[in-house]
Amino acid sequence: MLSKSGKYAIRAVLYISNHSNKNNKIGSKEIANKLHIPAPFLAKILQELTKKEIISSVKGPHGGFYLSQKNNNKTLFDIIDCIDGIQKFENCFLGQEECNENKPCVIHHLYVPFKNKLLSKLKTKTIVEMAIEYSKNNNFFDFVKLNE
Amino acid sequence: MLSKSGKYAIRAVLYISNHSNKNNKIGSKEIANKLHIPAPFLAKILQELTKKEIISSVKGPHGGFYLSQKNNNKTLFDIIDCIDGIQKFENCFLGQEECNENKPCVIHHLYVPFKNKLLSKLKTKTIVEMAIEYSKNNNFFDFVKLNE
DNA sequence: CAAATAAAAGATAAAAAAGTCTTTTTATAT
DNA sequence: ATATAAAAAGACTTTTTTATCTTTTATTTG
Repeated sequence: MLSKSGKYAIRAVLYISNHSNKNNKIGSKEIANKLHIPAPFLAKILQELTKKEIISSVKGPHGGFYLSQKNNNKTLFDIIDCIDGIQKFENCFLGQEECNENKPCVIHHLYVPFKNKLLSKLKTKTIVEMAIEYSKNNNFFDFVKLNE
Repeated sequence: MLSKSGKYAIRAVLYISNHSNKNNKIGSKEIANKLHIPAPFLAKILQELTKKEIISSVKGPHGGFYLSQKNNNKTLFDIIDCIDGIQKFENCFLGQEECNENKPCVIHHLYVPFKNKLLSKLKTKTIVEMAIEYSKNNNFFDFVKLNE
């Protein structure tokens, strides 16, 4: 469903949210190491996210990535749209050229409700909310949340 | 979610079910033309499906593809597993390394119920059933259903 | 200001997926 | 039997995705 790039992006943004802040930025290499993502590949992805202002970055010594307050209110949807494009969810699951209420494919009535719930979740779930939820579920003992 | 190959496979099998039978086989080129699929690429896919006995074929003049009674009782799941492999549905939707009831990703509780319903549908939906359903929904005026 | 550091940019490479072409095999009809 | 038609097999090409490497630019700190 999502590409590797898209999945890497989500995990990286989560990591940034939970492990850095404006006064304590984190480098792409460190994120890549911790998340087992090829470092130069992740760097490219973070570049894209920065360009679309979903995350923030600063060059030079003690530079790195962090999330501004504005970034924190971006949604999962924004990340996915930036890296994968959101169009992919609109195509028929089974690849039929026409697929709608009148001419539904065999799993149309399963897929569409899921897709709608999914999209509405992606659009409302902000990065902070997601990061908090994630850190709870994953018992980050090293959890730091000091953005701005 | 599904690859192009997987989607082509499903559409082609449907087409075979609705447009051929043991005494009236259909060629890969004709299927490709009707479904707007690159012909040699589809030929490869049909070859795979034949090898795994999901569809049947006969070489030579008036040869082509058709579905035996046994083929007709294969499921959507069989087609997808043959071409795409079914493992892909088991991975976390957001790509988190660990994702389960104890450590769910943000959309785990949306995705898992969908996945379960999907897999059970794919496993129970036979090719004939699907073909009949499809031909109803799509008002095939040229619908012929004479298998065996 | 100079040195160091880290992201940005861009060029290149490898792998996978999608698509094409050619030759071989086999069943059928004449 | 032979010619023919169609799938099977396999080699090859293109495109997309994933991954790597090098150079440039910006920022911070001494």
